[in-house]
Amino acid sequence: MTPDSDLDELRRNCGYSAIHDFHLPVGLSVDEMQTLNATARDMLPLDRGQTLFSQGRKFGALYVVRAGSLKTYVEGSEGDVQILGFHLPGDIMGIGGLTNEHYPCTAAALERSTVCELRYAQLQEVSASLPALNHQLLRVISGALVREQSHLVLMGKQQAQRRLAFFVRRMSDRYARLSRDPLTLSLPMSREDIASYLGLALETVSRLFGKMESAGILAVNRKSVQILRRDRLDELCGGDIDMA
Amino acid sequence: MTPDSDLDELRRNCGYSAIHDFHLPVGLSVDEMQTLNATARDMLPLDRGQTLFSQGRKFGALYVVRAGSLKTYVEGSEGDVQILGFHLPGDIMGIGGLTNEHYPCTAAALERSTVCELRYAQLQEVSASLPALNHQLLRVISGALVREQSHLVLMGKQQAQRRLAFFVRRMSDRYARLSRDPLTLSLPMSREDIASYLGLALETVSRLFGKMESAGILAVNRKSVQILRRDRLDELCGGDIDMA
DNA sequence: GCCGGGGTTTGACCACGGTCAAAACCGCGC
DNA sequence: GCGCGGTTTTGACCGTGGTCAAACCCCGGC
Repeated sequence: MTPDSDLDELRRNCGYSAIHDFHLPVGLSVDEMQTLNATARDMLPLDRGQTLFSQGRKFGALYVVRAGSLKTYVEGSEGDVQILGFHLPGDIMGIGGLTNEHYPCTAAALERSTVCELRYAQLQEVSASLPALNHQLLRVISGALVREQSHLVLMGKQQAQRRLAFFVRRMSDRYARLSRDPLTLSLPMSREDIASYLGLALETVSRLFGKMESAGILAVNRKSVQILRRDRLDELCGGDIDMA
Repeated sequence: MTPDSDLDELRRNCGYSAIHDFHLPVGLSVDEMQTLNATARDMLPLDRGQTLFSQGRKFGALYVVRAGSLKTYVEGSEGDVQILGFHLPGDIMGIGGLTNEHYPCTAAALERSTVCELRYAQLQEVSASLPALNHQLLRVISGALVREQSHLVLMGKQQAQRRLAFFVRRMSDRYARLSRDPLTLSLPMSREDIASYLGLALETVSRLFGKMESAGILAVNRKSVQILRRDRLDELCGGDIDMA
């Protein structure tokens, strides 16, 4: 087996994906990668609406999105829902469960999706012998924290319109990093999900999409959103609060 | 030197404080503690208003509050400020800087305070030989993330009054964990800070304090807040969203 | 094709909380 | 003590965005 075929093998592999999909950009040798792969497990695809883990359940593993997309949310005692985030390929999920051994939120698929599972017990063993991995894990979690804070700024005192503009822009940026066309978004979540995520009413989201469409900034058709004037979108976002 | 005197020495020491003040509750031997202490450095007290680190500056260390209190915030390009959090003794600060080598926010003292510094480079060395420490670090950061998300739920679609009630209750709980009287709060931050933290106008915060006072729930006098009816405070918070 | 239902859009109305302004309060220095 | 400046409180008004409700649209099933 040549080193090249080793690499090919890794590329098809979930552990490699977890590391490589730009969220754990760490210099590990092929050997180390193979060790890590032992901890990763591909999972069956999830259908739309299926949950990956749910609020309160015992923590056991982290998950990396491989294809499709998911949402995470918490449910209040009166059935009220707050969307915490949307997760695209390469995103890591379940980090919140580390603290107290229980997942603090639920993760559900927005469309048919596949994820891979990194059992934490195994991850811990492996990382004991891979100091670089440990550092990268810290960096990833810290990054999630910073993104959360940045979202908090948005929810603080920003106008509804600006919130939506930021949302679209951030999705566009994430598309870019996935080498997808950053001007042609397909948003698999409902208006209600978007509204909850942004702290707005779903009608407001709908109205604002309409407004941005008549302004010639977007072309909106249900789940599909085209960005026609990126410059004017940036204007709407205004002086950036964005640090993530 | 007896083991006891070792422990006493540690107790006076900053590294010990960092670990022990209930945020890194890890089973480390006395030896290991001493190793860790080498990385911790006490710092000069900060005066009210002084900054510990500021947004955009190069990341170098984590900090643990020893006495007093601080706030963290981000500043937008137009001078608008968003408070991210308030930090009491035992709290760890600067985690956000791990991701991209720069602090994403500013930390400033709300009153005369002391902190200790954990230089990250040294912390990394030490943790390479202390796997338990590594795990605890992850747990601490994960905890910060969960708290951030919980705050996000509050900012999502909760009534102004409920936000303030939650704020007071959470402060009370933190007091309890510090073995302070949880019914007698002294809030060193300004109304404006509280308002920004909760996504409200400072007038609204003032009005709501007044309202809760006439309702007989609180006794408010500038920075000092007495909780008279904890039960009714909990009522205001309603079905708990709180998971942190 | 037709019907049914969930998601989405649009409209009319209204309330919560924001904004602007002034007064009151408090601490602090002289 | 007195007066000043910053913070907090209180008041009056108003606007953004939430709520309620109806129409609409698109997709799937029969």
